[in-house]
Amino acid sequence: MSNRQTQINNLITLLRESGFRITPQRRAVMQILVDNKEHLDTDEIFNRVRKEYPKVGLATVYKTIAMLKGIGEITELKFNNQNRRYESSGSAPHSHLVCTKCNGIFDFNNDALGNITSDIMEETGFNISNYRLDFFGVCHDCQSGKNN
Amino acid sequence: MSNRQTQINNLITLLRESGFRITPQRRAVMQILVDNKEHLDTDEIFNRVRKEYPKVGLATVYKTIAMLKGIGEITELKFNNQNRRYESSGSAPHSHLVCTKCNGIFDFNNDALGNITSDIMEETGFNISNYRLDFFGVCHDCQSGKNN
DNA sequence: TTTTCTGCAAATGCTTTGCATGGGA
DNA sequence: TCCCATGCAAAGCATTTGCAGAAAA
Repeated sequence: MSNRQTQINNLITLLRESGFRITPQRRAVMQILVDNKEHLDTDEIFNRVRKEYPKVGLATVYKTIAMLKGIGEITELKFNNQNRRYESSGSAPHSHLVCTKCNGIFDFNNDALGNITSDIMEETGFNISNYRLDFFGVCHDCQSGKNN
Repeated sequence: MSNRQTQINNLITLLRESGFRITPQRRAVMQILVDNKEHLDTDEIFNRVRKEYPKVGLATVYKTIAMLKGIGEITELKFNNQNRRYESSGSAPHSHLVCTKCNGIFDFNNDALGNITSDIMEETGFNISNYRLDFFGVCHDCQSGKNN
């Protein structure tokens, strides 16, 4: 079974266990979030679900996103002047490279913060459970003028 | 002259040079942002300005914030389900410790990301100009139940 | 005097809510 | 069958905009 299928099945099991019902709309939203690593925003998710279910309501998409966020299966990202974006929480710890010209968002896998985190916990008494690290700058394509 | 006064005067000079006029409302907003290291949100800024100028309009506060953001003098912060907060950009590079119980935000000075940043630039071709690092967890007081 | 800024109110845009109908289990 | 979920429309809320009068320069 493909990894993609496994992820969806795990999600469905989790939803059932949490007392949520499995509907085609919810399946579609989950499928889209698992398949796409592009940090989609609500509108993009809505439009993709609508291709499959033209009658779906925007509110349903919002409610599904809220549910997935509530059980911790997706993470919400908000960058300046952009709509909220979502990524599935399952992926490895990573930071984001945000291009201030084209608004592109690129993942960068790194584990360099492990030591820093424990240092800060010791120093401050703060009990850190996760972090978010975003770098802002200009991506390679925008530097070379490809996106103009 | 106090550092506080110096900061304000520098800001005023910068505003004049940029072709902006100096009004009492703008002075008040700048004063509040310079004096407070607490990451105030728009409503808190508005209420504090109103103590001094009861007739000030919310739109004026928004416009002043937009202007200061535009010239890079303040940085906008947005955390989950909270309104936008602002801090003056002049302060040293630091990360934020965000308490998920009391919503408190604490600054933590660190420069540990310098090397990581240049590594990423080399590796990805991304030209990084700044970053944002937030840690989420439970602060000391909330762990010990002080805030319950 | 000229031009920008202010303050009010209206508009905007994303998100949430209420509720009657539909559909999982 | 029993509830929960859906989809529509209305409401909510932070933020932005338009504009006439006020105030910097």
